[in-house]
Amino acid sequence: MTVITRFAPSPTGHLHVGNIRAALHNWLFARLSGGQFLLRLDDTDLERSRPEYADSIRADLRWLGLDWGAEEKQSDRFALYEARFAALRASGHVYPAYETAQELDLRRKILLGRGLPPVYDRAALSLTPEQIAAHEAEGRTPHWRFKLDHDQPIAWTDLIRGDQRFDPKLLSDPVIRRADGSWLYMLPSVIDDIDMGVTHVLRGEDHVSNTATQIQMFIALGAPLPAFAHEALLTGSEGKLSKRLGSLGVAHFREAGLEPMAIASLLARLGSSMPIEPFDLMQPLIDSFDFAHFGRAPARFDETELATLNQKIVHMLPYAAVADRLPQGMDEAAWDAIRPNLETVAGAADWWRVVTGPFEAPPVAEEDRDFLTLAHRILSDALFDAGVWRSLTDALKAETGRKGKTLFLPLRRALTGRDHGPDMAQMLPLIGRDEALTRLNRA
RNA sequence: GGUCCCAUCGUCUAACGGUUAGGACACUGCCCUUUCACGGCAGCGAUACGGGUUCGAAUCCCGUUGGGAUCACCA
Repeated sequence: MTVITRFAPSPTGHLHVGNIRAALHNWLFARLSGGQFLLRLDDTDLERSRPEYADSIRADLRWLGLDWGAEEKQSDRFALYEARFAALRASGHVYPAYETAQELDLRRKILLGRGLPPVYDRAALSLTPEQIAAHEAEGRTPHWRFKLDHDQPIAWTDLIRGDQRFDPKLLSDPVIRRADGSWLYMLPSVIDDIDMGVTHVLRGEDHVSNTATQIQMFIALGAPLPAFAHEALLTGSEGKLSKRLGSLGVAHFREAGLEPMAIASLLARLGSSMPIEPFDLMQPLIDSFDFAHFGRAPARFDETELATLNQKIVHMLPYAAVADRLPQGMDEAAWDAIRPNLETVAGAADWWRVVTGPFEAPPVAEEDRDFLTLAHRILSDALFDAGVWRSLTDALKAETGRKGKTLFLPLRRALTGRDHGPDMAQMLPLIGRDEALTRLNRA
C-alpha cells in the first residue's frame, strides 16, 4: 500500500508554526515511506478563504522545501460532496434541523451553566411533520446534521496517542451543511480523504474529537479507515499557548534571516525523543522520522533555540549553497573566512563591507601608535602571501615583546575597525596589501 | 462543568517494577598561541506534591496541584 498523506490548510490566513510543523511531518512521513504528499486547500469557508492566502501557503511550503504531488481545493469538488450527501441522506445518516445559531448558542450556554456537557439534544429528530411544515411555511430552510450512531462505540489506535475510545453519546451530531447549501469542514474532509486515498491522517491533537465523529462518517460512507496520528500541540516559550505562536509565520522567519532548514531541523524533532540537531539537508530528518518518537505532552517552541540552530546551519553551508545570496564580489575564500562569525547568511554583507570598505579609521590608543607604525613598516617589506598574518605577528612579537591581546587586538582594530571578528590570518589577505597598509597608516 | 491527554535536569526527552535516573540543546570551566566560531575534555543540573500497592516505584493505583486539548452553522 502506498502511503498518502495530506496537508489540508484552510486559506484563511498565513501558515504559522503549528501548521508548518504539521505540514513538515506529513511530508517527512510520506518521504520516509516512499509515498505521496498532497496539498488540499480546505476552502469550504467561502467567507474567509482568499486566493492570496492560498498563494502565500504555496510560497511558504516551497520556501521550506516541502514539495507536494497533487493539489486540490475543496471549492472545486462540491459536486462530489453533493453526491455523497445525497447517498447519506438516502441511508438516513443525515437529518435536517431548523434551529438558528442563536438558539443553539443559548442552549449550549444553559447546559454549560448547569454543569452539563453542551451536546446537541437532537430536538430536530423529534420534529413532527406538522412542525416541519410550519417551519417551511415560515420560509425557514434547514441546515443538516450527520447522525452519529449512539450504539456504535468509537475506537481507533492512534499512531501517537495509542488506543482511543469515545462514547458517541457525548458528541454532538455535527452540522455538515448550512441552510444555504454551503459545506462545513467535517464531511468534505472525510469525502476527500476517501477519494484521494489518504492512508495516514496526521494532524494536531486539537482534531482528536473530530476524528471520533469523522470515523463514523468513514463507516457510513462504506470506506476503510485511514490510520490516524494526533500530535501534541506546541506552546510558546512561557509554557502557555501564546497568541504570538499563532502569528509566527514564514514571513517572519524569512525576515529574521533564518534558513528553511533551521525551521525544519527544529520542527521535525521538537517534542520527540530525537535530539534536535542542525541539518542542512532533509534526508536525515526523513530517515529518522518515527511516530513512536513523539510524546503526548505539549512542547515549547523557543525562538532562541531556532536562532542557535540557524547559526550552526549557516556555519556548515558551503559557498555554492549561498553564493547567490552574497554581496557582489564576495568569493569562496571570503565566505570561508567570514562564515564562522555569522548568525545569518545576510550578515555576510556586513563583514564584506569591513573587508572592502569604505573604512572608517578607529581611534588609536596612544600606547599603540609606535606599535602600529612598526607594523606598517614590517608589512611593507613582508611577502604578502597566505602566511602574511603569521609572519607579521611573529616579527612584531620578536621586536616588541608583545603577546596575546596586546599584540593582536591593536592590529585587529586598526585593520578592521572592530574588536571581534573572523580569523585575522584569513581576513588580512582578503583586505589586501595596499588597503592594509593604508589602514595601518591612518591608524 | 463533561470528556480526553500530560507531568523526569533551564529546554526536548530516555527509562515500559530492580539503572550511580541516560542522551541532546543550553549553561560553566579547561585545552586548541587575541576576539568570534568550530572541535575536544570535564562539570553543573530532574523524577510536581501527598497517600497507598510492593522485598523494591520515575514506572502501578488514588487524591491534590499544575499544564494542554475539545465540547462552533471555524478549520
